[in-house]
Amino acid sequence: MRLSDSIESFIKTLMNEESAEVELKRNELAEYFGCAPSQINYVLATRFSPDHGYLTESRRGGGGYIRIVRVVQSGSQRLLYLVNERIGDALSEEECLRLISQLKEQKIVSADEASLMASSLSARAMSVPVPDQLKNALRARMMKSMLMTIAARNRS
Amino acid sequence: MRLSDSIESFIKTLMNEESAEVELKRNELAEYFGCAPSQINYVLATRFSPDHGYLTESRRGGGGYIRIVRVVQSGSQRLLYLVNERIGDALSEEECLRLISQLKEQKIVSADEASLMASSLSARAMSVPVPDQLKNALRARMMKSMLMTIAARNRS
DNA sequence: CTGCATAGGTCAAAGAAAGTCAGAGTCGTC
DNA sequence: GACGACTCTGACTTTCTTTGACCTATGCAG
Repeated sequence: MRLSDSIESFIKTLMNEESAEVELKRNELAEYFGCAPSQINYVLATRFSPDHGYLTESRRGGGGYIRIVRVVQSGSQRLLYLVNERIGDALSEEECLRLISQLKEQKIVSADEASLMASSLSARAMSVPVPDQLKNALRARMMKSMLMTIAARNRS
Repeated sequence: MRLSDSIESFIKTLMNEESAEVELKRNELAEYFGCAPSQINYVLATRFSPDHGYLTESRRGGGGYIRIVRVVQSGSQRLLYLVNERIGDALSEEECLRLISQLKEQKIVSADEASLMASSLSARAMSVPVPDQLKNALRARMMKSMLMTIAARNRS
């Protein structure tokens, strides 16, 4: 069995005891598995990425930690996951607006949230000197990031 | 648990018993927590800064003290201040997070909105090949754009 | 006024964790 | 056996915390 696989299932076991959330110490976990601490990062990157339906957050320094949150569920959230798949590497402002208004219509986000999202992606917000191509790449990433956050919250 | 966190919550407990103000002796507090007095300054700097919604004032010498005041501002005042004065041309992710979490604490935005904002500005969302300087310029514009949207809807 | 005791302020350096990345190792496939 | 994809490691970096040595301000006694 692959080390990464062991670490992956270990973490998932920790999580499956209710609560879609774990907090762990990178160094302790590495010690437990007798591997380099950076191995943990590898597992996080390859098995607990947003595309896999997880969000991670961490802190360095004394008392640091890594927190992993499971986001994707069965049911309607699957839809978001699909949307997540559908958004490619770039998204124009128009496409963003269309997506956002769909989300609003489906009552996945409130009207206030929709306008907040739209304003963060607007041309006005993005008026910095970078090529349009890059702006659209940025929009795609921002959308994905926000959708993941919404999915994380709707989990219940 | 981190020492700094303990000291932070200790101070906040002192304050939350009514009165948005607390006066303390640096040396006594340090003694109580068994740490270096300068540790108190560290806590003040990292958890009770103006960005966190606090002002501090102090006096040295005999009978010296440190006073911490929680700043109370109306939502629209706070938003205007942020857009017009606090946020300049650039804003790091850390600064964004700090401001957002303060808006949440002051109930100017909901927890859901706060996480939405944070995710749109996150490093993950911004992982496109542009210099950090530009990313921070973008963050500043995005923040302003979102704050204006919030300000607009709050007028009702 | 001078000097000492009392308090708080500053800053650099050490300590504690986590992050990054290039390169070495493994394994399956052709 | 060569290639490519996936794993794993270690050296180096970055961030956050804690401490200690030294500095500055205030009040009071003589």
